[in-house]
Amino acid sequence: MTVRTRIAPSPTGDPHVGTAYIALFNYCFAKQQGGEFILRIEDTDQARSTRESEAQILASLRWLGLDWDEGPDVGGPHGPYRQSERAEIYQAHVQQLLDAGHAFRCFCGGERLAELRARQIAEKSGKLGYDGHCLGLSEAEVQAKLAEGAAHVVRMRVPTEGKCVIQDRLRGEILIDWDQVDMQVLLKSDGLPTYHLANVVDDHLMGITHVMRGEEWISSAPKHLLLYQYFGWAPPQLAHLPLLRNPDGSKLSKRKNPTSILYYQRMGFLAEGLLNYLGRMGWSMPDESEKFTLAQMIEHFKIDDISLGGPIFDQVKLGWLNGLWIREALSDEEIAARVVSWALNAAYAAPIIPLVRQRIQKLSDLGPMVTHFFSGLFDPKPEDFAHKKLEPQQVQQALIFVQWRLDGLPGWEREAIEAALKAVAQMMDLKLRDLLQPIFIAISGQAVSTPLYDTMVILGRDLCRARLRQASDCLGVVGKKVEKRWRKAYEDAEASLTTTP
RNA sequence: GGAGGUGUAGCUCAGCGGAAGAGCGCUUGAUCUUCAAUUAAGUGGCGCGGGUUCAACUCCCGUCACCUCCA
Repeated sequence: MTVRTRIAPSPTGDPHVGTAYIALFNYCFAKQQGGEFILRIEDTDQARSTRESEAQILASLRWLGLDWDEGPDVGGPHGPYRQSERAEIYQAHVQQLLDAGHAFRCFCGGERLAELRARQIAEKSGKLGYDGHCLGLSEAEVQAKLAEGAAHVVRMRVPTEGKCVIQDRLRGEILIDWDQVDMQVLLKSDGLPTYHLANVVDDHLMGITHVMRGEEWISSAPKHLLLYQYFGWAPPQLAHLPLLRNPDGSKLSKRKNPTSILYYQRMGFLAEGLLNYLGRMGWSMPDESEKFTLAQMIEHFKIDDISLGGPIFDQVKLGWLNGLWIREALSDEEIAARVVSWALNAAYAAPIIPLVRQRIQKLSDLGPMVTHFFSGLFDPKPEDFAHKKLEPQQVQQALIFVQWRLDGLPGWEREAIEAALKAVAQMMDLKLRDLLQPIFIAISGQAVSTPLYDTMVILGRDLCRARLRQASDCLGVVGKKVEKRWRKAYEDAEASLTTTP
């Protein structure tokens, strides 16, 4: 049997290094076994999925050199490869489960479910989740409700006792009590599937033989296994990889560590270096060598050698490794070519020019004016943020409020950034120019620079976030109590914003 | 609250029943106009408490910490 693995990202934001990490291991395993690697887009969350995000994810994975044999852009015999285009397939499968009595229609409204949850929490029974209320409906009752056109979802039946045995390739047997497993919604009221249903159906129909995914999915594995059983399908082999971590050990998150592949591109990391580093997360070469190519990793990779401790995504070591690639793997000509494709090209420079043309007399004036477009992080000092009107604490608060507000933006467009900053000025009752002054310095590294909003768009979200964080960090540690107070003030101010437009 | 997972140097990873290893980081020396790079050396560890064993980082039990999911 041909090994087939997949990566199944949700197109709901910037391409994530965690996606690339999981993709890399799936890719290596498949290629080493002479198998195939498939890319599938999990866009069942219609509200948050965008085509831009999907395009960025595809481009980022390609940039890293992780190419797929089948996918939404290249097609393949098991398409379509976008879940939003497979709705009928899921509906047909759900019908199959309904007919067999493995699933049931549930008419419970949000109100009843909220009440149920409140009661369960109050009872502290340790058992949360759907209580099986609609399981008791007779066929006639169901038909009557359907005839009225009552909104409903389809849930899966779950055994009430016993244990589910999960065979994990890396962890051996994992036992989970069935009473820990919720009667998962399979089909939402809008007729679209949930992740769990779509994932199982697609993995089967696409012939996926090995599912390597993040360990956050361990607890939902029983549902998946049960679905395979209901459908009468052989489940794929499961392997749950450890999650990438922040330096503090928590799950990698953009608040604490840049997570976007676009950030690492903008910082000027080499695809080879980043990919190599991701390959060192939870795994190492038999001879412990640090630097290796994708081809070398495929050659030596052994799935069972993956270690299960959560690897910390360490910027310092990534930097060292990337430096090794620049120094040892590339000729001067090649480095020059990389620099050009990185940023010294018309595509990157074009949007910068309108920002500087009024401010230069000769081309050489450009250098100091645009350094922030060709730099990574600065080393800001508290005195850089000395403010005519504001106390250092206020400046720090402003920097943090801006980070919070920007993190709430769904996209990263000029108008949205501008509106966010204006909103913060209003929230803090500051003049826009007083608010913007420290933001300027944080983003551009200097007081005199290119227009802020356009600059932020060009630099990208994660780099801006990282620079703002550096700035607020350099002004001192914010205590837990102060942060809590600020958070409260922020939320109150934000709430009053929306009521007084 | 419940369930699951993980715990080897500051970090990433080896070792997995018989005298603790590598790379990064950090410190110091060499090289060098400076820095970087390079090079040499140093630094430092088996979460804890029981048990099994002649012998345990390695096996078993408990405990603690951290992480994830239910949310």
